[in-house]
Amino acid sequence: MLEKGTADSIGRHGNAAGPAGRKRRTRKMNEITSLERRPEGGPGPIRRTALHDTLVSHLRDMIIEGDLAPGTRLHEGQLGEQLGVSRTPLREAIKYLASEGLVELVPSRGAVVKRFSAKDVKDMLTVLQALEELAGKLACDAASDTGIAEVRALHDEMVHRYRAGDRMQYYKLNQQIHTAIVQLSGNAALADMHGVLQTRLKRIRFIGHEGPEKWAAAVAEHEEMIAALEARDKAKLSEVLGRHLVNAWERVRDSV
Amino acid sequence: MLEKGTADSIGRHGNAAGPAGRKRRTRKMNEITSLERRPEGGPGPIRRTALHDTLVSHLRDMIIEGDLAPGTRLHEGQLGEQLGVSRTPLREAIKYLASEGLVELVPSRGAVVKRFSAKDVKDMLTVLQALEELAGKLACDAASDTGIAEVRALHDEMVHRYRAGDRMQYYKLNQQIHTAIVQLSGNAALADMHGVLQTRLKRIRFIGHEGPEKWAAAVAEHEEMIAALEARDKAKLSEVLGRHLVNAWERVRDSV
DNA sequence: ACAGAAAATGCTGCATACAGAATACAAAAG
DNA sequence: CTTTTGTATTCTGTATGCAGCATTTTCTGT
Repeated sequence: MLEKGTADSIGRHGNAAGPAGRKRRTRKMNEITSLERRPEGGPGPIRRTALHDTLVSHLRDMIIEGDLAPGTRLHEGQLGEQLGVSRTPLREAIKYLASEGLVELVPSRGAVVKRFSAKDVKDMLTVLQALEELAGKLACDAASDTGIAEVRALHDEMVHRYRAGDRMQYYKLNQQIHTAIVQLSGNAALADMHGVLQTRLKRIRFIGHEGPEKWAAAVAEHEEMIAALEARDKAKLSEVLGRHLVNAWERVRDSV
Repeated sequence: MLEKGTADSIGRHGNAAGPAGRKRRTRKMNEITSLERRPEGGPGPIRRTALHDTLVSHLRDMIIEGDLAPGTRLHEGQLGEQLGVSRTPLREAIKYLASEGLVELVPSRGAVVKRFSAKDVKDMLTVLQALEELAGKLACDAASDTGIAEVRALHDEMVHRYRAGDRMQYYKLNQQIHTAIVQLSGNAALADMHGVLQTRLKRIRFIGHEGPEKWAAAVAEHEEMIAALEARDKAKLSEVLGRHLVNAWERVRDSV
């Protein structure tokens, strides 16, 4: 990007002509203020993330973290300027998020951040419960020992954060563990559906800060979970995951 | 706009002069060949469907019905011309479908229709099974009598089509019934997830034409389903729905 | 002073223009 | 004849321009 703008301005557009000339683009071009095109973290060919992906996850984060509150209208011009991109890719990202269920498209008046009622949340948790119960059963059969060990590692780390009282890291590891267990099932469709719901719920969980007792209970449930997984005890794991989510509702119900 | 193109061509691009000049736009503008902006069928204010929605469902259909085979690259220019829309809304629709999982975005080279392996299909059916079992349980509690009656009506109609040997209508009613039962559960998130999977599987089912015996078996299962629903027998309905999908795999496994 | 109409404003929706990446093609070297 | 490298073409990615719809503001008549 860097010099592109310059190169651009040099030899182009006999057009010109623009009476008074078109105001020279003060544009920040691909400045992508806070948007990094991160250089791939995992295996595979080093390929820069496309702007689309970057925008999508950035907007997602803004919604989850409350920068864009439910009901907020996504103003294309303003938001685009703020992020340093033009309306076109921004609109594409918004459409993507709409399909994901995070925003709602209103004809002739753009997109608004979707607002979830308490019932919506409860319903999502109900489905999430069914999915995780299934994942638990499948994972006990399909998971590799190393896969299980990795989840155990995440769990230990999480407990560590819990003892340290680091809510944010705890929260993130918590999500990672659930996601990891679903991954262990080896069922891509299941992982997809789980991911969508997990994302929609992230905002809620992000807010809901349960008290010490409830928090402790959640950690205890996680202990059971890991134990059941290591024992490859289908019934037990499924049961604990289910119970965990029933309790999750208790923990967040006041937040919504 | 009409003449804008002309105005455009006049004073621009010393550039080039493109020898032979750019071929004059034969564009059909908003002709929207086969794409109707239909004037709303149901209740509520008469509001024309946005082009976005139209494009999305049109593309979906093209994929489901095989006009766009798995692995096919979605050529923006060509496809846009074919449909009579410019690339911008088309790209937005494609992004939407990508989020829905019907197409895959490949950086710098556009979108291709996603190809599902046999395992993918089996995995999807596994999840679908879990979701429908849940839906069955919920529906027995939540459904209204009229709601159940409507499903019964669909079912009777379907049996009618079955006897007439009308596969296409049978297929459509079949899908509608499953969707309707999920709706009866009153759980929007569940309906969402179910819808996504149902859509992804539509292409497969569209192809899979089982023989007479299997077809008969499927109808028999539907009979059981409706009976269980009318009796509001949670366990039974859930069980039948689950069995129905296990068998569904048998019916389509050779098609994938 | 107030209701309603008309004009003005702002924003979305769609189209088009431009630049860079990927691929296909062709010529040259081995 | 095969491989390689340079070049042309094609297509995607992004920006910009234009028109219509929504909404708000300002007039005008009672």
